[in-house]
Amino acid sequence: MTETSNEKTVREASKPRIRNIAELARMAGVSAGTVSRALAGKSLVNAETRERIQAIAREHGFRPNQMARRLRTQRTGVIGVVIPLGHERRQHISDPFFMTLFGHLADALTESGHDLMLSRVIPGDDEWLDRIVDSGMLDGALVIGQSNQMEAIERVAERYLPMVVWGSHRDGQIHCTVGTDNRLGGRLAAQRLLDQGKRKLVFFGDTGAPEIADRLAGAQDAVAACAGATPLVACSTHLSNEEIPEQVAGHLEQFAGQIDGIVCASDVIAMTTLRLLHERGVRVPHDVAVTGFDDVPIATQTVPQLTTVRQDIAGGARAMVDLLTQRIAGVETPSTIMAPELVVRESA
Amino acid sequence: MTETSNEKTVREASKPRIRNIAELARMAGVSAGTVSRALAGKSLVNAETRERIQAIAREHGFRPNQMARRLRTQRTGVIGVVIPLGHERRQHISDPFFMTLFGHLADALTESGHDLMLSRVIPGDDEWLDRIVDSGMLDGALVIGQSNQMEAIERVAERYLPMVVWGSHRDGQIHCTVGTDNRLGGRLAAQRLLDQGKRKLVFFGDTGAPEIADRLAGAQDAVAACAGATPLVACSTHLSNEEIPEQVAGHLEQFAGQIDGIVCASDVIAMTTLRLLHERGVRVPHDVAVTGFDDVPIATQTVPQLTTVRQDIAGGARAMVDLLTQRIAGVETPSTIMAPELVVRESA
DNA sequence: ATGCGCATTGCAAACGATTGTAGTGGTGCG
DNA sequence: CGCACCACTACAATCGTTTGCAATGCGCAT
Repeated sequence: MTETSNEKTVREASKPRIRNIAELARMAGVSAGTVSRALAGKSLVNAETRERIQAIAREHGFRPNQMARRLRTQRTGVIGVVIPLGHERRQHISDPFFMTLFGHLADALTESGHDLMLSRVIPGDDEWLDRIVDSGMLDGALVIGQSNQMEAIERVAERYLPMVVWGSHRDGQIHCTVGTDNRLGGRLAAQRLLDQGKRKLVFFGDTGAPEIADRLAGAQDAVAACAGATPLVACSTHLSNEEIPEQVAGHLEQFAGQIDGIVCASDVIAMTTLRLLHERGVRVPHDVAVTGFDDVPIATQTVPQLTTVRQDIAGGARAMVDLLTQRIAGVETPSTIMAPELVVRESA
Repeated sequence: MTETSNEKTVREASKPRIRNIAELARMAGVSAGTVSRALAGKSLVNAETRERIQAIAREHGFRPNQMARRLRTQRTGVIGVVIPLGHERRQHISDPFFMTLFGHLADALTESGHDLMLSRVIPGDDEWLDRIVDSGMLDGALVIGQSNQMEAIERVAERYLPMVVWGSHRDGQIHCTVGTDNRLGGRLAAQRLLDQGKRKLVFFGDTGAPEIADRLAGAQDAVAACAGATPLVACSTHLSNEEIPEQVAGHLEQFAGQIDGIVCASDVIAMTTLRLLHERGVRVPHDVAVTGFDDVPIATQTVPQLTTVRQDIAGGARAMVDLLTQRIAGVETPSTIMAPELVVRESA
């Protein structure tokens, strides 16, 4: 105890905290400008003085104030990652897809030397995104998911270049997106079920989000092209963890015995569907086959393992950061659409 | 097309972008100081002028530069959330527990008017945390998990008050933690298995992290206190999504037929264990019972549903933010240890 | 000896807000 | 009528860096 406080005292005495560059400059007997250059490792300053200054800084644990630096240089090195919670307040909090994408974004940004500032917003008015990009804190923004906020995003994109959005690309759209060809993905999923001889399909998902609507459309394409298949019915299923079970249960109740294939809009929905089917004694895929969407890590750990449509999340994250970097440099990049891939496992 | 560009031109002409407070001041015919006060909604400025200034700002979409504001006021409103990836490079990227905690932290911080800056760091040297807290960008730091970085955290805590860590509290420890009584939690899990008549238990988890080590110790306590129970064997199982399946598979191979209960250090490990047992035709919980830890949302969606030890993640997140707020205000808060709770479902 | 170039370093002006203090005009009261 | 007071606003210092430009000193060629 005594030892500890002695140690601390010594430490504090021998290394009084340096408050700013000017103080360090005085200690080193040079001017502030020189210190700044020395700490930045510039070659304009004598190697010997530079060493001396860096040594003092290191010894006292001094690091230049980032706020001042950023104010002066007019760049923050911070990228905002925005998660709009348009229709689902708690949707993304534990949604594996968004979190996986988020993790990869964090990786890619770290690698490119950026800091990541998270904004989870519930769009109240139509200015939520304006507030974020105009905060003067960000070099650029990455928006995860369009939710039902297409207009707000589009309006900001008209005047704010350094922004990239995960989601769907519509014709004539101004904002730059990275995303999967959801329509094709939906088609692949439904086609797999049809190929397995299933003819009475339903779709579980919330078509309020454009991505999901596309997946439904794709599934409908496939079903419509198949002679003998019952028209695809869409069952609204929200993406919140609390609501999925009851909603899916409701759908299963409603269609009990009348369906043999389910296209789920996400792996999470599919996972719950698998469990509820199991509890009802329905065999998967024999009685009812199930497909997911995303191919998140847990898709391999379900019982039975999930057949799903894979999105290249890591690749998408890298693409978003690449495009954003270009846009920060002033280049008006086009959207990127990635090809989905059917991953066949056990559930269909 | 033409229309669009016309619109844009008009827009830009009618609303030339205001660069700073001084410019707005000139437009309003007042001084910069008045504008600052008006925008801050202070009562010192005439209600009418304030209205006028705010109207101009709104019309031009002007928002004061945050960097300058923060430099001047010496507070950033930004809290750093730090995820040290000590032993597992990709551990947390999609780990449901960490992501759930992270989501709740984001909620709590947003609610208290803070921004959230994420740092995922792979501790290379012993200064990684110093760099973050000394960056001059943060009002405080929340560290998610101690990993194997106890010393680095402890050293920073000696001199940096506004930091709260999720993890274990050891006697004499300086840094403030919020966490669950992991030892008790481990005991609860093992006791449940013993109560169900299981006697040959193993533990799956990576005891390199203090939290996990505590869970193991608790489980051992329970087993040791039970006459007729085989001593608990710990099987190292890392927390990375890629490694879990093969490692668990290896353990199951090794102990095939010799065990009747598995204490898993996390729900994710448990989920994989359930699947692999299912694939081997082992009935859960009849042949082998399984417990998880955390009670993340997906624990209710496994087949069979997971019996697990619940941590109050949302409550923990709130506690972390509360404590941090106090520490920012200069109060030296003690650690908080939350009680775990056994949640009985189907797997044990 | 003078002047030139080079390597360093110092000086001071930004960056864009906040805020204590001083100054202005108008009003009320003695 | 004058003075104090009030409500409001302007002024200017300040936060801590970065960076263009000027200044210094030194060596070397003329």
